[in-house]
Amino acid sequence: MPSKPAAPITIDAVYAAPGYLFRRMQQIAVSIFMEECKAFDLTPVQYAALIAIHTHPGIDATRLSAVIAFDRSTLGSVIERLQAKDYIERKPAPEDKRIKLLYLTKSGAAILREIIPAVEHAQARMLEPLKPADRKALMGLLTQLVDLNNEASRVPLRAEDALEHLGKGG
Amino acid sequence: MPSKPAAPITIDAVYAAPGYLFRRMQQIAVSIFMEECKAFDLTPVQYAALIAIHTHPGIDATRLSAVIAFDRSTLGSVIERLQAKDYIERKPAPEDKRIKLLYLTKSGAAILREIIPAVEHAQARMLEPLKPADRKALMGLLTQLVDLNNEASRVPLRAEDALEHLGKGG
DNA sequence: TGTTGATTGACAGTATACTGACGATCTAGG
DNA sequence: CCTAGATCGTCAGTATACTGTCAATCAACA
Repeated sequence: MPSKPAAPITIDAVYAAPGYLFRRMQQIAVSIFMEECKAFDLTPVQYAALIAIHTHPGIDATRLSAVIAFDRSTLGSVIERLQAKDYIERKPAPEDKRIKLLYLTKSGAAILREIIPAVEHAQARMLEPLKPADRKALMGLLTQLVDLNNEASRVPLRAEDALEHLGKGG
Repeated sequence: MPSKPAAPITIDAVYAAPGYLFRRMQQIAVSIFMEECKAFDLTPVQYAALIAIHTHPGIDATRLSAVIAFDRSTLGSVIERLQAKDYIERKPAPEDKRIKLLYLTKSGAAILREIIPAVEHAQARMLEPLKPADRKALMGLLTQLVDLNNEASRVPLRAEDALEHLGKGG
C-alpha cells in the first residue's frame, strides 16, 4: 500500500471555514458602509468611536477602547484623525495628568446626526439578501456567539463596568 | 410641539448592528486562529493563499486574488512574505512576460500538512460556544449571505471561472 | 504593422489591527 | 517620603485592506 499524500487539502475547505466566512462578510460589510456613507468621510471605526464618545462624554481613550472593544493602540490614531477633522476635542483631566478626556465638538455632533440614516441604510443592506426571518435568526446567533466568545478576543467588551471610574459612582 | 433632537443616539445601537458584530467576530476568529497556530508563524491570509496555491499550482497573483477573494494589492506583500519564508516560489511564465507563476516549495507543502490540524481545531473553537444545531444554522445563513453579497465586495469570489486561462481548457 | 485598449505586477498613500516596549504618572505600602 | 507596581498615552514594527496610479506587456484591430 503506497502511503497517500495526506487528506485532500483543497481550497473548498477554506470556503466553508467559519473564519474565512467571517472575514469575507466583514469586508463586504465595510464595503457597503463606505459606499453608503461616502458623502461623509467617516469610516466604520470612526463612526463607532464618535457614537461612544457621544454616549459617554468625557471618557478617556483606554475606557473608550473597552466600550467599543477596539484595540487601544489603534484607537490612538483613530482619535487623532477625528480630532484633525474637528469632530472631537481632548481636554486634560484635572485630577490625573495621564488622562485626556474626549468630547464631541459641535461639528462632531452634527455629522453624527446627519450620517445616521446612511449608516442604518448600510446596516440594512448587509442583511437584505436574506429573508426577514433569516436575518433575525442570523443576528441572534451572531450576537450569542460574539458574546460567548468575548474573552477570546484581545480586547473584550466591557460595556458598563468600564465606566465605573468616570465619576458616576460605583 | 418642540422639535426633538433626533432619535436616541447611543452605543447600544452599535452593539446590535450587523457590521459591528461582523467586525468583532472576525477579530475573535483571527485571535483564535493565531493562538492555535502560534507554533507555525502563518497568518490566516497566508494560510488561505498557501492552500489556494496548493490547489492550483502555477496560478498567478491576479487569479489567486479572485480565487480567495482577497485584495490584489494586499496580496503582493502576502506573496512576498511567503516567498521570504521559502514556502512558495515564483517562476516567470514562458508565454507572458507580465505573469509570475506561483508554486509551493517542499517547505510550503510540509508546513501545510503540519498546520492543518491546528487550523481545524481553531475553526471548531470559533463555533464551540454554540449548540451543534445552532452552529449549522449560523454557518448555513452566513454562507448564503456571503454568497448573495458576493458582488458587493470589492473583490468578488471567482472560484472556478478564474482558472479558465490556466491551460486546463475552457 | 502600428496604434489602442486591456491586463499584470508594482507602488504610494491611507486606515485598521495587534505586539511589545517606553516614559510619565498615579497608587499603595512601608 | 520613597519605592514597587499598576495605569495611561504613545510609539515602533508587522500585517491586512483598499484606492489610485504607473510602466511593461499583451491582444485586437484597422
